[in-house]
Amino acid sequence: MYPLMPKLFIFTKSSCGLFMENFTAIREFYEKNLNRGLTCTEKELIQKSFRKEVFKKKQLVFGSGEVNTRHYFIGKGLLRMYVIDSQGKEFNILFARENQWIGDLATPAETSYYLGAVEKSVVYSISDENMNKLTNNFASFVSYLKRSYIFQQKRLISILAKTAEENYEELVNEYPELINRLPQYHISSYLGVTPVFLSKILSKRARKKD
Amino acid sequence: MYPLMPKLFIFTKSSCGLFMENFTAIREFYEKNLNRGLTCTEKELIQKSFRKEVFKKKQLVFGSGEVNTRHYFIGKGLLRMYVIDSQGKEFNILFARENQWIGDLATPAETSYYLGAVEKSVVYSISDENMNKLTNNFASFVSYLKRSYIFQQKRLISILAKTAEENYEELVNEYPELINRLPQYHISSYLGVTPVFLSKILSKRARKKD
DNA sequence: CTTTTTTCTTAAACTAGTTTATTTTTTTGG
DNA sequence: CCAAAAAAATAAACTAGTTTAAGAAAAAAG
Repeated sequence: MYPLMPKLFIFTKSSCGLFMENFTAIREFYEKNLNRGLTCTEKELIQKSFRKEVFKKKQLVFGSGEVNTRHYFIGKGLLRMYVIDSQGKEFNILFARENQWIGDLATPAETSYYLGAVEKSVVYSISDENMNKLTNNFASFVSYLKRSYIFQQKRLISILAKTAEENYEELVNEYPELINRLPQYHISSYLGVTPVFLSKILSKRARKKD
Repeated sequence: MYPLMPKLFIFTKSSCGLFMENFTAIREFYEKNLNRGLTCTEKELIQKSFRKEVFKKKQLVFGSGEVNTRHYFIGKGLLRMYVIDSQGKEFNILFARENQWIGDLATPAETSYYLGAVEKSVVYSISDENMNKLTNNFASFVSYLKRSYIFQQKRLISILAKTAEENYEELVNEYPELINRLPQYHISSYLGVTPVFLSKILSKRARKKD
């Protein structure tokens, strides 16, 4: 006797009259967030959009430089999102485990993150395009939130991975006019250092420019 | 001759046949994000929901402990969101200026943030309830994004304001099982310190427990 | 169950950033 | 324009965290 389907997939008859892969966890995530049951159309969309994938321990899901990375809903296991700085040092930005999402919200832009499995993991992945279809109605505020999140994450990475001096240079380059609008002690607090140390950085900087 | 309206407000006749305060910047924000013009209903909703407020330099908009803080769209000026640690030290979490939003996305829960004006600022504020009405269709993914954002922000605050030792204790208390599932070098990278220093922290911790 | 590889610990010399205190410069309000 | 207050600079002694390197312990693989 031949198996009709690969063992990996468990098929159940849905109330919508279609056979579907066992995406229970994902359906529950959406139902919980929407605070209502899903329509047949929505269930179908989930079925069509998600792809089940298995990653073994230490396996890379995606790496810096890739475009169009996917979003991952974790069925089982533990993943980490991290960056690697110029000296090859890794900094973990986020861990995610069962029933949590992970991925680069900035996709489909070129990602600067690495996503890797800490343990052997079973995930359900979806393209950003399909993710948007599933949340099509929510476009306006979502895009604002995404930008806020991405901004905050970049800031966290800077604090983790860079010296105060580097972070100051970055701030000057990206937001030159903010420097003049903010008293120095607000900037130092933003950089996570004391006003005294920022002053040191600045006098060093001034000396360099001669 | 008496002025009919306080100088502060500029009223214009809208295409919807109602007089409204000059919320141009906000309308433009929504139109840009929605990528379409606003309906009369939406314009009316904006008119009803937003409140114009002026804060002078260094004035506090809201403080830690308040519930039901509002969201602020900045017409003119510069605000900062910050926390104050147990030693009274301030840490800036976010700056926002013209045409940007700022506020505690965790509202209406009790906030742990302070929001203050760096410069004299003109803002348009909206309650979280009305904010949700305006983005009612976007509820599902929004709530996920909000949680992600709040999580990330807490993490940033911890890194800025606390020592690695304190951050480790926090991690143990909040996510005890993660500690066993993660190799120590991933934890150290998450905390922003070297594996060597985490090991030091742990041996000190072990000695203490005797 | 033994070998190999990975992870953790310890030590010692070093650097980034802090603390406290004093002085100088800049900004603000009358 | 002047006095007072706020912000920035400087110095010096200190602490949190890094680096490099070597050995010990634990985990994975045959």
